[in-house]
Amino acid sequence: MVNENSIVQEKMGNSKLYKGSLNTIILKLLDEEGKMYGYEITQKVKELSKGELNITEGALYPALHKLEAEGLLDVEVARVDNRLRKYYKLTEKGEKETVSRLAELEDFIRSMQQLVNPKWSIQ
Amino acid sequence: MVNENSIVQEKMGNSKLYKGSLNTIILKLLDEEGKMYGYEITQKVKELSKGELNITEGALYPALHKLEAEGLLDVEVARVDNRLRKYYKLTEKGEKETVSRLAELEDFIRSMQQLVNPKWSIQ
DNA sequence: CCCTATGCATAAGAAATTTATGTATATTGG
DNA sequence: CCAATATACATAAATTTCTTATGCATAGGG
Repeated sequence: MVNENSIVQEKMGNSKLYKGSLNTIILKLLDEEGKMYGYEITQKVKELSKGELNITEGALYPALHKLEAEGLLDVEVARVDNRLRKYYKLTEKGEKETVSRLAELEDFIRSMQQLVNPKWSIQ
Repeated sequence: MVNENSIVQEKMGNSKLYKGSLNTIILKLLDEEGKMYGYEITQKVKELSKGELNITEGALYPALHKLEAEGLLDVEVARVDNRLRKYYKLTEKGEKETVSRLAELEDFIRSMQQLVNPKWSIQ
């Protein structure tokens, strides 16, 4: 069907998630929260980033499945209000991986700081 | 053929360039240096990042061509020691774009900082 | 009832990069 | 002199990661 509004797009405050950062975000959130389900992660990211980062489901669910397949996450299915939830939590391997991913992110940011030489710096 | 060394891989200090950051790096370096040629960029990035970031030629050259096609870069061919060099520099449009790309990078890093809540913070 | 929110999932396509080549000249060590 | 390495460009195929577009299902509000 045709768009009936003249307001074609309201694609607000968009992500610009640098590719590769999603896994690190997932791992770190699970590290903090203990366990979370997919939808909860999307909401938490939106909230913490003040709407700046928007994780799409098409990116999130495959990422979760992959992390699980790699043995970094465990799943536990629950039914709440007759709706399905899949709670994910870090395995031991996942906890170790989280540490190294965060270190990698920090290295990346430090490197970018060297290259891009901005007004800000990491303390 | 079979690998004759027991030293299978020496894939050192690897890139882990978060996808999407390459263009910003190129633009910022050109902004600082005035003009650079491709090979020079790879060496400069390696040097500034202390070997952390390794720009591959397969990524760099297409990126340069695309930035040129978008009108962000100008090229100037030179011959030095009988070898070809293509010097790139920012157009006016490229200079403006550089500013917004850097702002975007800063936003990203701030968002990651909110999410990943590390020991370090941006000042 | 219909729309939004909650909650999962997958498929097709796009974008950015890696890996693998290819060409050519210059320099250095043995 | 020759082989390996460095300099300097380029492109194609494959891969990774993400967006966009769907699809299914339940709950709640107006």
